[in-house]
Amino acid sequence: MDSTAFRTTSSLEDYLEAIAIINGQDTKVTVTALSKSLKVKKPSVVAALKKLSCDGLVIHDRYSDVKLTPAGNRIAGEIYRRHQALRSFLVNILNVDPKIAEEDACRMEHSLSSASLEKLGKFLEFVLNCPQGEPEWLKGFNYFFEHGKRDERTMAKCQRISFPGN
Amino acid sequence: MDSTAFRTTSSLEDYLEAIAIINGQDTKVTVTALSKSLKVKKPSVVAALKKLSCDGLVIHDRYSDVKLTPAGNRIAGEIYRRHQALRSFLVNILNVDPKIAEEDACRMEHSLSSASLEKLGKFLEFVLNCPQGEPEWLKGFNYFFEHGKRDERTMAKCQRISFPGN
DNA sequence: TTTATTTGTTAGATACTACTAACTTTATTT
DNA sequence: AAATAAAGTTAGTAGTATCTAACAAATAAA
Repeated sequence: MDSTAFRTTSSLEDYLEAIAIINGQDTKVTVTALSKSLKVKKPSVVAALKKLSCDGLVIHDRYSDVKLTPAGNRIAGEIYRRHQALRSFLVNILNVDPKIAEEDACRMEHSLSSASLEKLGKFLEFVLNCPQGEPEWLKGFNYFFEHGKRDERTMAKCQRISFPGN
Repeated sequence: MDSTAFRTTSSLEDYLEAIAIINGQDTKVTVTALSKSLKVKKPSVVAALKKLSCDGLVIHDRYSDVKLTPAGNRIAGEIYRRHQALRSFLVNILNVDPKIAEEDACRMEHSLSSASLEKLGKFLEFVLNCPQGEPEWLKGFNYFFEHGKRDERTMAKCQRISFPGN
């Protein structure tokens, strides 16, 4: 059992992530900055910070700026990694429009389990850091999506390696 | 603009999906069945059905069983397709434990855009319906995940086809 | 330093979702 | 048909998350 398990909600996770991102830009994390970043009104930010503060995930004294605790930072990092992995998959593998991919990632980042994230991360590493560059099959997929049928040339090559080697 | 756009929530989408699934099993869609299926109490079901009924997504007369309207059925189908695509990706591509994949799909199904779903569906079709069976690279990924490094044999073959053909 | 502006906060309202407890209707037994 | 059980409903409560309006504190300008 994880001794530092906080049951955060999607909403609170969004706040933690936003705090980490703003902080990463060497900008002071203020209520106003969070309000703009998350497109919510300032009283909503204050209410969220109160909860996060009670849960020991942020430090926030009245009228001063916000800091993540180590626990809060850990959660924020996890959410951010989910976000990046999902966005990367959508953009770099599926070739989804970056704007849509970003929006989808923002919503899905709250739903991906650690187990799946780990696999997805490895998958992206395997495909995108391929020593031979963009794998042939990924080009084949883009052809397939564009033309609605498989590329004969790629298929022939695929076949060539699929059988003799086994 | 979509003339039949209902802003449903995750929760209401879950109800629509469950109705479609129960209906697909040729079982009467009752409050009790939905209550069991979604693991919520019956008053919650009644409240949800009232909203869906007001939005014209289900037909539900007091004390009788539930039916999807065409509009409701369309939304339910969309959610179900998202669910299946996500689950299939997690299980068949990433090799995530089926139980975890199912849970993740249940949550993520509310967050995937139509654009991404279309791409994901095509991707799965491309990979899983490959005429040559499970693609070599997918085996390569599983090796990579298990051993933490790429399979030399697969890489050599990959290299062989990546360059001469281009 | 007084004034004005920005920033942060509180209080109160609304919407969503689920719950329990109590009640009504329908279906099943006896 | 009366009694019992099951299914469905209503009313009222609670937690989450958001909003507006009004107010307080801190900062910047005059």
